[in-house]
Amino acid sequence: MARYEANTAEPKWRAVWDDRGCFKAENNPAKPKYYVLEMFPYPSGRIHMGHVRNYAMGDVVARVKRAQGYDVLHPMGWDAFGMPAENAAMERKTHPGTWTYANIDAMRAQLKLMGLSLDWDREFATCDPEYYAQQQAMFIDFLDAGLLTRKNATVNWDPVDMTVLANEQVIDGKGWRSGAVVEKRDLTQWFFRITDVAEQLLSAIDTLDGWPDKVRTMQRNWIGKSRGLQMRFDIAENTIIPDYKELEVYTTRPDTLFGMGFAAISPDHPLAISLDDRVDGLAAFRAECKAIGTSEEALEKAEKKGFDTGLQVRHPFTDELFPVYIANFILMDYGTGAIFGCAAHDQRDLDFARKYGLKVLPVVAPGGDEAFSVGTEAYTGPGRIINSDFLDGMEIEAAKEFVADKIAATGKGEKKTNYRLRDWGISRQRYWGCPIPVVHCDACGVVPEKKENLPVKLPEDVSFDKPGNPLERHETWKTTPCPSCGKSATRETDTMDTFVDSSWYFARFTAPRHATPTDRSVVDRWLPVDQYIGGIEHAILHLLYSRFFARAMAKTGHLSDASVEPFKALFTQGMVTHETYSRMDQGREVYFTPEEVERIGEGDYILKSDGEPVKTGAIIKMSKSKRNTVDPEAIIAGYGADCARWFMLSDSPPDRDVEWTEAGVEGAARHIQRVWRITEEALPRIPPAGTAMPAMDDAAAALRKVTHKAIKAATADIEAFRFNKAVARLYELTNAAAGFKGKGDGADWALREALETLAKLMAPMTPHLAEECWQALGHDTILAEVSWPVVEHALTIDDLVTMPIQVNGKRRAEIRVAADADKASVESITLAEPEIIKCLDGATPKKIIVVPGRIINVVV
RNA sequence: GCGGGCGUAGUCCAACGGUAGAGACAGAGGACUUAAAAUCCUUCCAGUGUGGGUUCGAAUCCCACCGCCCGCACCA
Repeated sequence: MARYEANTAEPKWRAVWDDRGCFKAENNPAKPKYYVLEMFPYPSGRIHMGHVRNYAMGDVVARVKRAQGYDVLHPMGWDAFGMPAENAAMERKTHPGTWTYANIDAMRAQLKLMGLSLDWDREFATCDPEYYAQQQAMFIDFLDAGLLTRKNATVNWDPVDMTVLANEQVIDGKGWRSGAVVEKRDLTQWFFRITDVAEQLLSAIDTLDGWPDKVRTMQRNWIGKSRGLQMRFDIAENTIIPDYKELEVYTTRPDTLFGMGFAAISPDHPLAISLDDRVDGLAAFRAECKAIGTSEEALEKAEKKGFDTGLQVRHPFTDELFPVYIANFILMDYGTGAIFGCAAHDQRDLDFARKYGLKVLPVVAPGGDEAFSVGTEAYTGPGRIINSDFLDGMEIEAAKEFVADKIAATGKGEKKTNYRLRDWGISRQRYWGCPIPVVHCDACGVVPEKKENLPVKLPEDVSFDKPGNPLERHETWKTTPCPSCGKSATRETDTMDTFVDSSWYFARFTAPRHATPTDRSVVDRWLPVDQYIGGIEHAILHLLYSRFFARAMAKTGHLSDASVEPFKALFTQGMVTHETYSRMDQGREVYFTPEEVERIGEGDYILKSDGEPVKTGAIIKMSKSKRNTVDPEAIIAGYGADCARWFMLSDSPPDRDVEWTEAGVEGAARHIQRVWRITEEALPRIPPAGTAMPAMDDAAAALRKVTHKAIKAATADIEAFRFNKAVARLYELTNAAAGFKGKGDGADWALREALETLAKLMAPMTPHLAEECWQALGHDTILAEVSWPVVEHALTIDDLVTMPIQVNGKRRAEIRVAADADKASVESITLAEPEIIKCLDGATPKKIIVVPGRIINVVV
């Protein structure tokens, strides 16, 4: 009996699939289309277990859909621009492109080992000039369509690396690479006008019923819509300074206007800036706010601090005067950067008012109780208005409307909807990104490059020996004729945020070599992506940007309006975790890789090199720093790709974290051998492939039932992304086939059916093994081209069922009855049951509940 | 602070409001073997985080609390 040798079988079948072009999207209108996509990887150089899990899941979906008769598009590419390539270039004195393409080659080879059913013909990298040329063309279209704007923005500036940093790259106020204290700088940047479609992006979330609620909620919160009143307070005459007669604030609680205790403005508010020279100590206070502004710890401590400007504002209804503070908790980039403070009904305002001895007047009370007062906790619950003149007794919502209308009538304000979402700044002072295709001309201003001159290619002759953007010091590249007047002008040296690259790649896959960004004759058929799979970490930015991009592409004619939601269904998979091994060494935690340690007993490990014990630690996401990673290539070499795929899909539900364990992999490997062994052992007895079904005895019929129940259940589980349960069904079918004792009529036929079904059902998960079994079973077809098994529904329904009988909810007996027995006959059988007669002890049941096929409950 | 998720056997996990166990891992015993590995057979173990409520019936629904995890976070 030969073992199943993954190392020889796997390459063999991959070559067969390749030769036959099994996984090329046909673009065949006679078949329904199905577009399944996994988030494309960044070419870091090696695939990790997270990739294996992600792509194993996508491949299951792709293979099942293909077997079900869909025309499947399942492509792969590379999210290839970004900072790591530049960092590598600096460290290794090479070109970012050299490093990136070498990584792509390495990772492609690794991915191919997995046996994924990908259409490799469509592969591209976002750093291919062919790709970014189309992105530049779209940039120009977006510019023409008013989807882009250029404006000043405050950015995080690393003075050592001389570049803008994303917020995530600022750690405790310092640059993540240089460690330099990050400065705020005002730069002119390009922005996608995503806020213009904030409302559309928000309201369409309701239509995304194939998305996880969690992600939908996160996107709603990120867009952060709020309705309120934008209003202007008069500044008291004696405190007026030039240019500021009014203070404009934004509030979502106009109903609390009579509870006002003060006004406050952001340290970055223009009024605050203009007061710098007029008020002693103000400039120092503003500087202090700025200094703590970036540190996360400081934000968490969140001590309210304020500075009295000496200005006062007049209440629009009572004429009472209130002080204007500069307060460190007011953000300049939300609303107007100014508020009126109502201490009793906002915790921050209350903290502030208590600290500076400002007025605290409750104006909303539960039930309208006039005696209601507020201590150290602001009241934000429901109630009626008190202490508020003409609003007294009103409900909150009515009072909001009333005040807003009244203020609007005086011309001192208007209702306004605000969003937390900001325009998407895409300018990066980096080399390894898509050049922004515009030219700065002294005479003509900012001019887009002519489309026939695209792509604006990145120059090859650059060096990274100096900090900053090499494009900026590349004079021959920078200097170019103005597309408008032809005079010498300067190229924009900023490149685009890499999130731009990943915001439309899914569309490009439908026609990856087309001369325009999309080919409408095919993109309209393939989009939206039917199933998108990736990590939850992209729940907000990538997915929101892609939704924006699809709308922008529709507006500029690159997509149909039907594709503005590019991802019909989304699945976010959990992480791959592993135990950690460490030891304290000179007061420092030193971590060891799983290969460096050896298990010597229940949960006990020693370091192989010195035989001394190590501490086993938390089970956490695989990471380089904790050294708890397992290399997929090594696993594939040792156990085979099918084993890695199978294990990644078993046990844990796909959206939860899965722990990689040696024991688990070995269990998976055992199962693969077992499937092979029972298939091979059955070969001498089973009839040839395609033999007509003979008569069945009971044992054979029972096996057929197991087989068809497995088809039904596994198919449903896979379609619902319950891969762990689908795996359990296949174990069940395997156990039934392995333990099959039937020898009589139809037994051999039923066994063949079970084994063929097992191969077909396992094919999406362990495709190589399945092909090997299929071939051994005497088929000359390729399983990847064979259709999905069909359920005989009659076989999934049992004639007789076991029903438990409860008396007052406690299980007392069980009976076997026909599955379709009517309630009356079930009741009479129940009452005739000796155990039940004993339980009832002569009492008459009040009620008998019969749930057909399920349970009987006798209530006394 | 706000929002969301999860607590079931030693472990990972199943269970349309209806017999708590599908499946796997680990453990124990046995068969085969000179022995081991592999394989096969058998088998142990929980009443569902805690406390209430709804119901004929709750792991499941509701409320409160505890624990763990993940987002967002001074958004007026």
